[in-house]
Amino acid sequence: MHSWDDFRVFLSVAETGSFSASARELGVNHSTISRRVQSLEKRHGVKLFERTQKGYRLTVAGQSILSIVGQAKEATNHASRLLSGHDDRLEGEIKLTMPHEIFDLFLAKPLAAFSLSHPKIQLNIGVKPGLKNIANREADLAVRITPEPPEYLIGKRITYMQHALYASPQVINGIERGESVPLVLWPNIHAIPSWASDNFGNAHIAMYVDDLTSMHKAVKAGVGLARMPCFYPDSVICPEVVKLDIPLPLSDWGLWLLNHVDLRNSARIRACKQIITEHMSQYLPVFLGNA
Amino acid sequence: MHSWDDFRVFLSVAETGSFSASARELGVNHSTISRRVQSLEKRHGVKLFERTQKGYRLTVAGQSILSIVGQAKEATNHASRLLSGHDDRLEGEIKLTMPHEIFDLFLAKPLAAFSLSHPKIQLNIGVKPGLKNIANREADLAVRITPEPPEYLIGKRITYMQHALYASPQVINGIERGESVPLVLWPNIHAIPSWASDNFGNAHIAMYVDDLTSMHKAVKAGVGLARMPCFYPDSVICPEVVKLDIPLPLSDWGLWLLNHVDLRNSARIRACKQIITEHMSQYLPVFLGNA
DNA sequence: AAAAGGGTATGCAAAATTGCACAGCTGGGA
DNA sequence: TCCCAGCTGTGCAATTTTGCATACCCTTTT
Repeated sequence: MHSWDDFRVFLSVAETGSFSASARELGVNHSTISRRVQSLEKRHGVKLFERTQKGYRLTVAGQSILSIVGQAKEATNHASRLLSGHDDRLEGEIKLTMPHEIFDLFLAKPLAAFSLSHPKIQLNIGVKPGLKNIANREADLAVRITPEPPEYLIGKRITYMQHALYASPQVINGIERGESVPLVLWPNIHAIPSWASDNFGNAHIAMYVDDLTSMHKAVKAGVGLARMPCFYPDSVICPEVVKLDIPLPLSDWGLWLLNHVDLRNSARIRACKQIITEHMSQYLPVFLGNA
Repeated sequence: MHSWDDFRVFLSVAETGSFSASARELGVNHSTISRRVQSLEKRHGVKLFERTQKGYRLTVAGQSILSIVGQAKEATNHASRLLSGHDDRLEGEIKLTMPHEIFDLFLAKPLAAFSLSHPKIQLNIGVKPGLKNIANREADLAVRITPEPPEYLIGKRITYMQHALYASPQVINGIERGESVPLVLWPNIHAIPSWASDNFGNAHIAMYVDDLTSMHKAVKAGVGLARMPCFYPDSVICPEVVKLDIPLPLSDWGLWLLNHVDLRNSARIRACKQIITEHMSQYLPVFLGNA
């Protein structure tokens, strides 16, 4: 009776590249994976993986079914989402993902209260970068900072986001003395951005940072000037990070609350969405830079 | 770890209409089915089936995933066939289906010999009417009497088939005396066929039969005249069934040996195909009416 | 009206699957 | 070179799943 699940194991091994990693992904012991693959191979009289120096590699037979089994995974994921979308109990797990700044500043408290008032709901919050795949149900609900969400997700823009320029008093002094402006940027921006060249005669890139909190810390430490969404520096009281009085155009990026279409009717997810919407709406001025 | 297989159980119940029938289809006890469905329902917080007077009926949630899970079934079936197609062992099961006349007259002996010489191959022969679904692997190999096989099957036409008219001596006497010709036909033929109206002035339908052996028995019993493929009456020595000396055009129906494309490289199936081809080729004159 | 034949749910024992512990292997780094 | 970390395969014990037996329900038939 394991015929479909054996394919699931196969796919997991193929995707992760090792029995052990697959075992972690599926939440079972690695010996189970080993035996399931053996059984699948034995039943069909075919080797699926070849052992190489680094993990496993697919044989021809394995390759021939990889995409097919991927379709099966799509289908079962879809079915699973559809079923969960009909769940009208305030029970079960909710997987949330959001930038950790949003959680720390705005949602930690209300979500704690939500958790207390719904003891049968288990919140599972992921704030690590690597985007959760909502289609795979790695997350049920996502708060994201993005210009436009992917079209298979539904949800709403909680607010647009105002950006501003921030620097430490020392850096501002330097700028006023006409020194070249040291910039703190997000990675992979290789040219001087227009918000810098339009407002300053001279600027150079001092540092790249890939995290908002760390960018704030860098500015606070005096590394240089950065363009940040207002909500973070304006919420974290900190005399070393000063907002410059240079208005920037409103960004088309926004704060979105997203979930998969299939899950829209799930009671627990609607409840959680409402809490998030409710509490975030208090902070609209912060996001629009009017705090 | 039962997530994919639970969907398999769901689909089987939905298709068969009852837990018990599903249990028979999947080869497990019905209590297993009951518990699997319960677990799927509980895990997603949704009822999938509603009890009615006759078996189960799908709920809205159940309907919403039915076709999706069907896609998963397609995919896993496909994968399973592809894997079996790579099997180069002369071991395992071969599911054969063919009209019982073909088995009884021509293939019982050679297949028995094949079975003896390959003790690790288990032959599973289905001669019951209801067509086996090769896509679902209800059959690996099929001998069929058909004008043109479905395009997802590969195989070859072993031979065309000559038909002729047969009747008992008494019926022939009656015809010669100018009596109306009693016809024995396949079901759902409501008009007098041209092979009758072209050759006889007067004919009427005496009986419908849906099986070749039974049609032969009916002719033997003197019910009337029938058009049959020559191979059967010409192989079964029987003085009460006489072939009329009226030539009919060669039918475009033929005897086909078919299998699914995905299985074309399976060693055991190739071996079995060869035996069948080899032995059937001895009987070409019988099929062409020249015995 | 009762019995028979079809279905499902559940306690309990049997069987199958799983996890654990250990052994053996390989590659990378001190 | 040796050690360490991480991986896989396997015997054995523990857990989970299954089958069996039974109870029960409903419909149809006698």
